[in-house]
Amino acid sequence: MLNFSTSEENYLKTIYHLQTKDDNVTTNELAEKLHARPASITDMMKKLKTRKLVNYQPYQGFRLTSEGKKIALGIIRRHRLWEYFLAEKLKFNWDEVHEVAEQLEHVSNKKLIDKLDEYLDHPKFDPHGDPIPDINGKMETGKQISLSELPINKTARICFIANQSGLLLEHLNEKKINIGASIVVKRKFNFDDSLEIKLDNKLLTISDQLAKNIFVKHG
Amino acid sequence: MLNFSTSEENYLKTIYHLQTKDDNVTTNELAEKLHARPASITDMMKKLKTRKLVNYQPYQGFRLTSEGKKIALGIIRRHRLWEYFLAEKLKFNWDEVHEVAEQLEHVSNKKLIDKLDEYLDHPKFDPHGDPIPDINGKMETGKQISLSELPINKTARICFIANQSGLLLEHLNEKKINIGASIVVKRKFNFDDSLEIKLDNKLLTISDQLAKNIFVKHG
DNA sequence: AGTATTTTTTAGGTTTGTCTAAATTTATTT
DNA sequence: AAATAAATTTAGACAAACCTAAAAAATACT
Repeated sequence: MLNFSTSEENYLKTIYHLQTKDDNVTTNELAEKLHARPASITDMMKKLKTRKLVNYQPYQGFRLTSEGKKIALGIIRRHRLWEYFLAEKLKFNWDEVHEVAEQLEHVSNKKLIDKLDEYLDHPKFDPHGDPIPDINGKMETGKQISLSELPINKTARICFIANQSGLLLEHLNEKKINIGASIVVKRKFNFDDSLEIKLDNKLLTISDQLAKNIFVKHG
Repeated sequence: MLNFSTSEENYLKTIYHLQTKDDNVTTNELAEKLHARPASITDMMKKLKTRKLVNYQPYQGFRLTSEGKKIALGIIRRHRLWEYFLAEKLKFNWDEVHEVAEQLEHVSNKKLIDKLDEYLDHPKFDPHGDPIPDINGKMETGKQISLSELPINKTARICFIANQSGLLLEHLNEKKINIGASIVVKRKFNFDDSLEIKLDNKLLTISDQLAKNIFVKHG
Protein backbone atom coordinates (compact mmCIF):
# COMPACT_ATOMS: atom_id res chain seq x y z
CA MET A 1 0.00 0.00 0.00
CA LEU A 2 1.56 3.27 -1.17
CA ASN A 3 1.42 6.42 0.88
CA PHE A 4 -0.10 9.72 -0.18
CA SER A 5 0.43 13.23 1.09
CA THR A 6 -2.33 15.07 2.90
CA SER A 7 -2.63 17.27 -0.14
CA GLU A 8 -2.96 14.41 -2.59
CA GLU A 9 -5.54 12.80 -0.35
CA ASN A 10 -7.61 15.96 -0.25
CA TYR A 11 -7.55 16.19 -4.01
CA LEU A 12 -8.58 12.56 -4.48
CA LYS A 13 -11.39 12.81 -1.93
CA THR A 14 -12.75 16.01 -3.41
CA ILE A 15 -12.62 14.72 -6.98
CA TYR A 16 -14.53 11.67 -5.80
CA HIS A 17 -17.30 13.81 -4.34
CA LEU A 18 -17.55 16.06 -7.39
CA GLN A 19 -17.59 13.04 -9.67
CA THR A 20 -20.76 11.66 -8.14
CA LYS A 21 -22.58 14.81 -9.24
CA ASP A 22 -20.95 15.59 -12.58
CA ASP A 23 -19.23 12.76 -14.29
CA ASN A 24 -16.41 14.96 -15.53
CA VAL A 25 -14.66 17.26 -13.08
CA THR A 26 -13.27 20.62 -14.22
CA THR A 27 -10.30 22.61 -13.02
CA ASN A 28 -12.35 25.54 -11.75
CA GLU A 29 -14.83 23.35 -9.91
CA LEU A 30 -12.08 21.62 -8.02
CA ALA A 31 -10.22 24.87 -7.40
CA GLU A 32 -13.28 26.35 -5.75
CA LYS A 33 -13.90 23.32 -3.53
CA LEU A 34 -10.29 23.18 -2.39
CA HIS A 35 -9.90 26.95 -1.96
CA ALA A 36 -6.95 26.84 -4.32
CA ARG A 37 -6.11 28.54 -7.58
CA PRO A 38 -6.74 26.82 -10.90
CA ALA A 39 -3.02 26.78 -11.63
CA SER A 40 -2.45 24.65 -8.53
CA ILE A 41 -5.07 22.18 -9.70
CA THR A 42 -3.34 21.76 -13.04
CA ASP A 43 -0.05 21.11 -11.25
CA MET A 44 -1.57 18.42 -9.09
CA MET A 45 -3.48 16.81 -11.96
CA LYS A 46 -0.23 16.26 -13.81
CA LYS A 47 1.19 14.63 -10.74
CA LEU A 48 -1.83 12.44 -10.09
CA LYS A 49 -1.83 11.44 -13.73
CA THR A 50 1.72 10.16 -13.57
CA ARG A 51 0.66 8.17 -10.49
CA LYS A 52 -2.24 6.76 -12.53
CA LEU A 53 -4.84 8.01 -10.08
CA VAL A 54 -6.72 10.29 -12.49
CA ASN A 55 -7.43 10.29 -16.21
CA TYR A 56 -6.51 13.71 -17.44
CA GLN A 57 -6.06 15.34 -20.84
CA PRO A 58 -5.24 19.06 -20.86
CA TYR A 59 -8.36 21.24 -21.22
CA GLN A 60 -10.58 18.15 -21.01
CA GLY A 61 -11.27 17.87 -17.27
CA PHE A 62 -10.55 14.70 -15.33
CA ARG A 63 -11.94 11.76 -13.42
CA LEU A 64 -10.50 9.19 -11.07
CA THR A 65 -9.11 5.91 -12.36
CA SER A 66 -10.38 2.82 -10.59
CA GLU A 67 -7.21 2.87 -8.51
CA GLY A 68 -7.89 6.52 -7.64
CA LYS A 69 -11.44 5.66 -6.68
CA LYS A 70 -10.20 2.91 -4.38
CA ILE A 71 -7.88 5.32 -2.61
CA ALA A 72 -10.60 7.96 -2.33
CA LEU A 73 -13.02 5.49 -0.79
CA GLY A 74 -10.38 4.59 1.77
CA ILE A 75 -10.05 8.23 2.76
CA ILE A 76 -13.81 8.65 2.96
CA ARG A 77 -14.00 5.53 5.09
CA ARG A 78 -11.51 6.98 7.54
CA HIS A 79 -13.25 10.34 7.61
CA ARG A 80 -16.68 8.92 8.32
CA LEU A 81 -15.50 6.39 10.87
CA TRP A 82 -13.79 9.16 12.80
CA GLU A 83 -16.93 11.29 12.56
CA TYR A 84 -18.90 8.44 14.00
CA PHE A 85 -16.36 7.96 16.77
CA LEU A 86 -16.36 11.64 17.66
CA ALA A 87 -20.14 11.86 17.85
CA GLU A 88 -20.88 8.48 19.37
CA LYS A 89 -18.01 8.06 21.81
CA LEU A 90 -16.64 11.52 22.52
CA LYS A 91 -20.07 13.16 22.42
CA PHE A 92 -19.21 15.84 19.91
CA ASN A 93 -22.11 17.65 18.36
CA TRP A 94 -23.12 16.54 14.92
CA ASP A 95 -21.96 19.82 13.39
CA GLU A 96 -18.51 19.79 15.00
CA VAL A 97 -17.27 16.42 13.81
CA HIS A 98 -16.44 17.26 10.22
CA GLU A 99 -13.66 19.70 10.98
CA VAL A 100 -11.85 17.33 13.32
CA ALA A 101 -12.31 14.35 11.00
CA GLU A 102 -10.68 16.40 8.23
CA GLN A 103 -7.48 16.06 10.18
CA LEU A 104 -7.88 12.55 11.52
CA GLU A 105 -8.63 11.11 8.09
CA HIS A 106 -5.03 11.65 7.03
CA VAL A 107 -3.59 9.42 9.72
CA SER A 108 -3.02 6.42 7.54
CA ASN A 109 -2.56 3.14 9.28
CA LYS A 110 -4.68 0.30 8.04
CA LYS A 111 -4.71 -1.54 11.34
CA LEU A 112 -5.84 1.60 13.16
CA ILE A 113 -8.86 2.06 10.92
CA ASP A 114 -9.86 -1.56 10.89
CA LYS A 115 -9.64 -1.79 14.67
CA LEU A 116 -11.56 1.46 15.01
CA ASP A 117 -14.24 0.06 12.71
CA GLU A 118 -14.45 -3.05 14.84
CA TYR A 119 -14.53 -1.06 18.07
CA LEU A 120 -17.41 1.02 16.74
CA ASP A 121 -19.20 -2.15 15.64
CA HIS A 122 -18.96 -1.55 11.90
CA PRO A 123 -21.29 1.43 11.64
CA LYS A 124 -23.05 1.86 8.31
CA PHE A 125 -23.73 5.62 8.47
CA ASP A 126 -21.86 8.59 9.86
CA PRO A 127 -23.54 11.26 11.99
CA HIS A 128 -24.57 13.17 8.85
CA GLY A 129 -26.31 10.10 7.50
CA ASP A 130 -23.68 9.49 4.84
CA PRO A 131 -22.81 5.84 4.28
CA ILE A 132 -19.45 4.55 5.55
CA PRO A 133 -17.50 2.42 3.06
CA ASP A 134 -16.59 -0.97 4.46
CA ILE A 135 -13.14 -2.53 4.39
CA ASN A 136 -13.60 -3.30 0.69
CA GLY A 137 -14.90 0.13 -0.22
CA LYS A 138 -18.52 -1.04 -0.50
CA MET A 139 -21.25 1.09 1.00
CA GLU A 140 -24.99 1.65 1.01
CA THR A 141 -26.06 3.57 -2.05
CA GLY A 142 -29.74 4.40 -1.56
CA LYS A 143 -30.51 8.08 -1.90
CA GLN A 144 -31.20 9.87 1.34
CA ILE A 145 -34.62 11.49 1.65
CA SER A 146 -36.60 13.22 4.34
CA LEU A 147 -39.11 11.02 6.17
CA SER A 148 -41.87 13.31 4.96
CA GLU A 149 -41.02 12.31 1.39
CA LEU A 150 -41.03 8.58 2.07
CA PRO A 151 -43.90 6.83 0.28
CA ILE A 152 -46.41 4.92 2.38
CA ASN A 153 -45.51 1.32 3.26
CA LYS A 154 -41.91 1.54 2.02
CA THR A 155 -39.47 0.28 4.63
CA ALA A 156 -36.54 2.60 5.23
CA ARG A 157 -33.72 3.10 7.68
CA ILE A 158 -33.12 6.28 9.68
CA CYS A 159 -29.70 7.55 8.81
CA PHE A 160 -29.54 11.22 9.63
CA ILE A 161 -31.09 13.81 11.92
CA ALA A 162 -30.88 17.23 10.31
CA ASN A 163 -31.50 19.53 13.22
CA GLN A 164 -29.48 18.60 16.27
CA SER A 165 -30.99 21.04 18.73
CA GLY A 166 -31.33 19.80 22.30
CA LEU A 167 -35.10 19.94 22.13
CA LEU A 168 -35.31 17.80 19.04
CA LEU A 169 -32.83 15.25 20.33
CA GLU A 170 -34.72 15.00 23.60
CA HIS A 171 -37.91 14.49 21.68
CA LEU A 172 -36.35 11.71 19.61
CA ASN A 173 -34.93 10.11 22.71
CA GLU A 174 -38.32 10.08 24.33
CA LYS A 175 -39.89 8.43 21.31
CA LYS A 176 -36.91 6.08 21.02
CA ILE A 177 -36.26 7.16 17.45
CA ASN A 178 -32.61 6.34 16.75
CA ILE A 179 -30.29 6.34 13.79
CA GLY A 180 -30.22 2.93 12.19
CA ALA A 181 -33.78 2.04 13.13
CA SER A 182 -36.12 0.56 10.55
CA ILE A 183 -39.20 2.64 9.87
CA VAL A 184 -42.38 2.53 7.73
CA VAL A 185 -44.95 5.26 7.13
CA LYS A 186 -48.43 3.74 7.49
CA ARG A 187 -50.69 6.79 7.10
CA LYS A 188 -50.44 10.47 6.20
CA PHE A 189 -52.90 12.98 7.63
CA ASN A 190 -53.55 15.79 5.23
CA PHE A 191 -54.85 18.16 7.86
CA ASP A 192 -51.45 18.91 9.40
CA ASP A 193 -49.22 16.55 7.37
CA SER A 194 -48.53 14.48 10.45
CA LEU A 195 -47.56 10.85 9.92
CA GLU A 196 -48.39 7.56 11.49
CA ILE A 197 -45.25 5.46 11.47
CA LYS A 198 -44.30 1.98 12.51
CA LEU A 199 -41.08 1.67 14.48
CA ASP A 200 -40.02 -1.45 16.38
CA ASN A 201 -43.49 -2.85 15.74
CA LYS A 202 -45.07 0.08 17.53
CA LEU A 203 -47.28 2.72 15.91
CA LEU A 204 -46.45 6.37 16.56
CA THR A 205 -47.76 9.66 15.30
CA ILE A 206 -45.21 12.34 14.53
CA SER A 207 -45.53 15.90 13.31
CA ASP A 208 -44.49 17.06 9.86
CA GLN A 209 -41.96 19.34 11.48
CA LEU A 210 -40.27 16.37 13.07
CA ALA A 211 -40.54 14.21 9.94
CA LYS A 212 -38.76 16.86 7.90
CA ASN A 213 -35.73 16.55 10.18
CA ILE A 214 -35.51 12.79 10.00
CA PHE A 215 -33.67 11.48 6.96
CA VAL A 216 -33.97 7.92 5.78
CA LYS A 217 -32.69 5.59 3.12
CA HIS A 218 -34.74 2.93 1.37
CA GLY A 219 -33.84 -0.49 2.68
CA MET B 1 -3.39 29.21 20.76
CA LEU B 2 -0.93 29.28 17.87
CA ASN B 3 -0.46 26.40 15.51
CA PHE B 4 2.74 24.51 14.82
CA SER B 5 3.81 22.35 11.93
CA THR B 6 4.33 18.63 12.39
CA SER B 7 8.02 19.26 12.00
CA GLU B 8 8.17 21.96 14.64
CA GLU B 9 6.19 19.76 16.99
CA ASN B 10 8.60 16.88 16.55
CA TYR B 11 11.53 19.14 17.31
CA LEU B 12 9.91 20.55 20.45
CA LYS B 13 8.89 17.14 21.73
CA THR B 14 12.33 15.65 21.13
CA ILE B 15 14.15 18.55 22.73
CA TYR B 16 11.92 18.13 25.75
CA HIS B 17 12.86 14.48 26.12
CA LEU B 18 16.58 15.12 25.65
CA GLN B 19 16.44 17.97 28.14
CA THR B 20 15.27 15.74 30.98
CA LYS B 21 18.51 13.77 30.65
CA ASP B 22 21.04 16.46 29.79
CA ASP B 23 20.13 19.96 30.70
CA ASN B 24 21.65 21.41 27.54
CA VAL B 25 20.79 19.85 24.21
CA THR B 26 23.34 19.77 21.38
CA THR B 27 22.89 19.91 17.62
CA ASN B 28 24.28 16.44 17.02
CA GLU B 29 22.21 14.82 19.75
CA LEU B 30 19.02 16.19 18.30
CA ALA B 31 20.08 15.37 14.74
CA GLU B 32 20.55 11.75 15.68
CA LYS B 33 17.19 11.46 17.46
CA LEU B 34 15.33 13.06 14.58
CA HIS B 35 17.22 11.20 11.84
CA ALA B 36 18.13 14.53 10.32
CA ARG B 37 21.37 16.25 9.45
CA PRO B 38 22.96 18.75 11.84
CA ALA B 39 22.50 21.54 9.30
CA SER B 40 18.74 21.00 9.42
CA ILE B 41 18.78 21.30 13.19
CA THR B 42 20.56 24.63 13.04
CA ASP B 43 17.98 25.91 10.55
CA MET B 44 15.11 24.92 12.79
CA MET B 45 16.73 26.29 15.94
CA LYS B 46 16.95 29.71 14.33
CA LYS B 47 13.28 29.49 13.52
CA LEU B 48 12.24 28.27 16.97
CA LYS B 49 14.35 30.99 18.52
CA THR B 50 12.50 33.73 16.63
CA ARG B 51 9.27 32.15 17.89
CA LYS B 52 10.67 32.28 21.42
CA LEU B 53 10.31 28.54 21.93
CA VAL B 54 13.99 27.78 22.52
CA ASN B 55 16.94 29.64 23.98
CA TYR B 56 19.73 29.30 21.49
CA GLN B 57 23.15 30.88 20.98
CA PRO B 58 25.22 29.59 18.05
CA TYR B 59 27.63 26.81 19.08
CA GLN B 60 26.18 26.83 22.61
CA GLY B 61 23.41 24.24 22.38
CA PHE B 62 19.82 25.02 23.31
CA ARG B 63 16.95 24.39 25.69
CA LEU B 64 13.24 25.08 25.65
CA THR B 65 11.83 28.34 26.97
CA SER B 66 8.95 27.96 29.39
CA GLU B 67 6.61 28.61 26.47
CA GLY B 68 8.38 25.88 24.49
CA LYS B 69 8.05 23.50 27.41
CA LYS B 70 4.34 24.19 27.62
CA ILE B 71 3.89 23.36 23.94
CA ALA B 72 6.02 20.22 24.27
CA LEU B 73 3.98 18.98 27.20
CA GLY B 74 0.83 19.48 25.15
CA ILE B 75 2.24 17.28 22.40
CA ILE B 76 3.35 14.62 24.88
CA ARG B 77 -0.11 14.72 26.44
CA ARG B 78 -1.68 14.03 23.06
CA HIS B 79 0.79 11.27 22.27
CA ARG B 80 0.26 9.42 25.52
CA LEU B 81 -3.50 9.81 25.57
CA TRP B 82 -3.67 8.31 22.09
CA GLU B 83 -1.37 5.48 23.17
CA TYR B 84 -3.67 4.77 26.05
CA PHE B 85 -6.69 4.85 23.78
CA LEU B 86 -5.09 2.51 21.27
CA ALA B 87 -4.11 -0.05 23.90
CA GLU B 88 -7.13 0.22 26.15
CA LYS B 89 -9.96 0.66 23.68
CA LEU B 90 -8.71 -0.61 20.33
CA LYS B 91 -6.74 -3.47 21.91
CA PHE B 92 -3.45 -2.70 20.23
CA ASN B 93 -0.40 -4.41 21.66
CA TRP B 94 1.72 -2.36 23.96
CA ASP B 95 4.57 -2.27 21.45
CA GLU B 96 2.44 -1.16 18.49
CA VAL B 97 0.94 1.99 19.94
CA HIS B 98 3.92 4.32 19.70
CA GLU B 99 4.13 4.37 15.93
CA VAL B 100 0.45 5.19 15.47
CA ALA B 101 0.47 7.80 18.23
CA GLU B 102 3.35 9.52 16.44
CA GLN B 103 0.85 10.44 13.77
CA LEU B 104 -2.19 11.08 15.92
CA GLU B 105 -0.32 13.44 18.23
CA HIS B 106 -0.15 16.05 15.47
CA VAL B 107 -3.90 16.36 15.13
CA SER B 108 -4.29 19.52 17.09
CA ASN B 109 -7.72 20.33 18.36
CA LYS B 110 -7.98 21.18 22.02
CA LYS B 111 -11.54 20.02 22.35
CA LEU B 112 -10.68 16.66 20.80
CA ILE B 113 -7.93 15.97 23.30
CA ASP B 114 -9.88 17.14 26.31
CA LYS B 115 -12.88 15.05 25.33
CA LEU B 116 -10.64 12.07 24.67
CA ASP B 117 -9.09 12.53 28.10
CA GLU B 118 -12.52 12.59 29.65
CA TYR B 119 -13.68 9.58 27.66
CA LEU B 120 -10.65 7.62 28.87
CA ASP B 121 -11.33 8.74 32.44
CA HIS B 122 -8.23 10.92 32.82
CA PRO B 123 -5.61 8.18 32.76
CA LYS B 124 -2.40 8.94 34.65
CA PHE B 125 -0.03 6.60 32.79
CA ASP B 126 0.28 5.44 29.21
CA PRO B 127 0.78 1.77 28.27
CA HIS B 128 4.56 2.17 28.64
CA GLY B 129 4.14 3.42 32.18
CA ASP B 130 5.04 6.99 31.28
CA PRO B 131 2.98 9.65 33.00
CA ILE B 132 0.36 11.55 30.99
CA PRO B 133 0.40 15.35 31.48
CA ASP B 134 -2.97 16.69 32.54
CA ILE B 135 -4.78 19.62 30.96
CA ASN B 136 -2.38 22.02 32.71
CA GLY B 137 0.75 20.09 31.79
CA LYS B 138 1.18 18.61 35.26
CA MET B 139 2.08 14.95 35.62
CA GLU B 140 3.34 12.38 38.09
CA THR B 141 7.07 12.67 38.53
CA GLY B 142 8.10 9.75 40.74
CA LYS B 143 10.85 7.65 39.26
CA GLN B 144 9.74 4.37 37.80
CA ILE B 145 11.36 1.29 39.33
CA SER B 146 10.99 -2.44 39.04
CA LEU B 147 8.85 -4.07 41.72
CA SER B 148 11.88 -6.11 42.79
CA GLU B 149 13.61 -2.86 43.74
CA LEU B 150 10.71 -1.50 45.78
CA PRO B 151 11.57 -1.28 49.49
CA ILE B 152 9.42 -3.23 51.93
CA ASN B 153 6.25 -1.50 53.15
CA LYS B 154 6.41 1.39 50.65
CA THR B 155 3.13 1.83 48.83
CA ALA B 156 3.49 2.14 45.05
CA ARG B 157 1.36 2.09 41.94
CA ILE B 158 1.81 -0.32 39.04
CA CYS B 159 2.44 1.71 35.94
CA PHE B 160 4.15 -0.47 33.39
CA ILE B 161 4.54 -4.10 32.40
CA ALA B 162 7.86 -4.60 30.65
CA ASN B 163 7.39 -7.92 28.95
CA GLN B 164 4.11 -8.16 27.11
CA SER B 165 4.26 -11.82 26.14
CA GLY B 166 0.99 -13.70 26.12
CA LEU B 167 2.10 -15.94 28.95
CA LEU B 168 3.00 -13.09 31.22
CA LEU B 169 -0.19 -11.18 30.50
CA GLU B 170 -2.26 -14.28 31.16
CA HIS B 171 -0.44 -14.76 34.41
CA LEU B 172 -1.11 -11.16 35.45
CA ASN B 173 -4.73 -11.49 34.48
CA GLU B 174 -5.12 -14.58 36.59
CA LYS B 175 -3.63 -12.85 39.61
CA LYS B 176 -5.64 -9.70 38.83
CA ILE B 177 -2.51 -7.57 38.70
CA ASN B 178 -3.40 -4.51 36.63
CA ILE B 179 -1.80 -1.22 35.70
CA GLY B 180 -2.86 1.48 38.14
CA ALA B 181 -3.27 -0.88 41.08
CA SER B 182 -1.80 0.02 44.45
CA ILE B 183 0.78 -2.43 45.72
CA VAL B 184 3.02 -2.97 48.80
CA VAL B 185 5.84 -5.48 49.30
CA LYS B 186 5.42 -7.09 52.73
CA ARG B 187 8.25 -9.69 52.73
CA LYS B 188 11.21 -10.72 50.61
CA PHE B 189 12.38 -14.34 50.60
CA ASN B 190 16.09 -14.54 50.06
CA PHE B 191 16.06 -18.14 48.92
CA ASP B 192 14.58 -17.40 45.49
CA ASP B 193 14.01 -13.63 45.75
CA SER B 194 10.27 -14.17 45.60
CA LEU B 195 8.06 -11.50 47.16
CA GLU B 196 5.00 -11.44 49.31
CA ILE B 197 2.90 -8.50 48.17
CA LYS B 198 -0.33 -6.90 49.24
CA LEU B 199 -2.74 -6.03 46.45
CA ASP B 200 -6.39 -5.08 46.97
CA ASN B 201 -5.99 -6.13 50.59
CA LYS B 202 -5.02 -9.64 49.55
CA LEU B 203 -1.60 -11.21 50.09
CA LEU B 204 0.09 -12.88 47.12
CA THR B 205 3.45 -14.44 46.51
CA ILE B 206 5.13 -13.69 43.21
CA SER B 207 8.39 -14.81 41.68
CA ASP B 208 11.39 -12.56 41.17
CA GLN B 209 11.08 -13.14 37.45
CA LEU B 210 7.59 -11.68 37.49
CA ALA B 211 8.52 -8.84 39.86
CA LYS B 212 11.29 -7.74 37.50
CA ASN B 213 8.70 -7.17 34.76
CA ILE B 214 6.36 -5.12 36.87
CA PHE B 215 7.27 -1.45 37.12
CA VAL B 216 5.91 0.83 39.80
CA LYS B 217 6.03 4.40 40.99
CA HIS B 218 6.12 5.55 44.61
CA GLY B 219 3.02 7.28 45.89
C1' DA C 1 -17.30 33.19 -39.10
C1' DG C 2 -14.91 36.37 -36.35
C1' DT C 3 -14.54 38.53 -31.96
C1' DA C 4 -14.98 38.53 -27.02
C1' DT C 5 -15.11 35.97 -22.87
C1' DT C 6 -14.13 32.30 -19.97
C1' DT C 7 -11.35 28.44 -18.77
C1' DT C 8 -7.15 26.27 -18.44
C1' DT C 9 -2.30 25.94 -18.79
C1' DT C 10 2.48 27.61 -18.68
C1' DA C 11 6.24 30.17 -16.77
C1' DG C 12 8.39 31.76 -13.09
C1' DG C 13 8.38 32.81 -7.99
C1' DT C 14 7.72 31.79 -2.70
C1' DT C 15 7.79 29.10 1.62
C1' DT C 16 8.82 25.10 4.40
C1' DG C 17 11.79 21.72 5.50
C1' DT C 18 15.11 19.14 4.02
C1' DC C 19 19.90 18.15 1.98
C1' DT C 20 25.38 18.41 0.71
C1' DA C 21 29.65 20.56 0.84
C1' DA C 22 32.48 24.05 2.52
C1' DA C 23 33.69 27.20 6.17
C1' DT C 24 34.00 28.27 10.90
C1' DT C 25 34.16 27.64 15.78
C1' DT C 26 35.11 24.82 19.76
C1' DA C 27 37.41 20.99 21.96
C1' DT C 28 41.18 17.76 22.34
C1' DT C 29 45.75 16.22 22.02
C1' DT C 30 50.51 16.25 21.90
C1' DA D 1 50.33 26.71 22.46
C1' DA D 2 50.01 24.79 18.05
C1' DA D 3 47.99 21.18 15.44
C1' DT D 4 44.38 18.12 14.77
C1' DA D 5 39.78 16.53 15.30
C1' DA D 6 35.02 17.17 16.21
C1' DA D 7 30.97 19.89 16.29
C1' DT D 8 28.39 23.43 14.33
C1' DT D 9 27.03 26.84 11.11
C1' DT D 10 26.72 28.97 6.50
C1' DA D 11 25.87 28.85 1.62
C1' DG D 12 23.56 27.14 -1.94
C1' DA D 13 20.25 23.48 -3.87
C1' DC D 14 16.07 20.80 -4.15
C1' DA D 15 11.18 18.96 -3.82
C1' DA D 16 6.42 19.79 -2.55
C1' DA D 17 2.71 22.59 -2.80
C1' DC D 18 1.27 26.60 -3.26
C1' DC D 19 1.00 31.42 -5.67
C1' DT D 20 0.60 35.51 -9.63
C1' DA D 21 0.67 37.03 -14.21
C1' DA D 22 0.76 36.02 -18.94
C1' DA D 23 -0.24 32.92 -22.76
C1' DA D 24 -3.06 29.60 -25.02
C1' DA D 25 -7.16 26.97 -25.85
C1' DA D 26 -12.05 26.34 -25.67
C1' DT D 27 -16.52 28.36 -25.57
C1' DA D 28 -20.02 31.84 -26.28
C1' DC D 29 -21.86 35.73 -28.74
C1' DT D 30 -23.29 38.79 -32.31
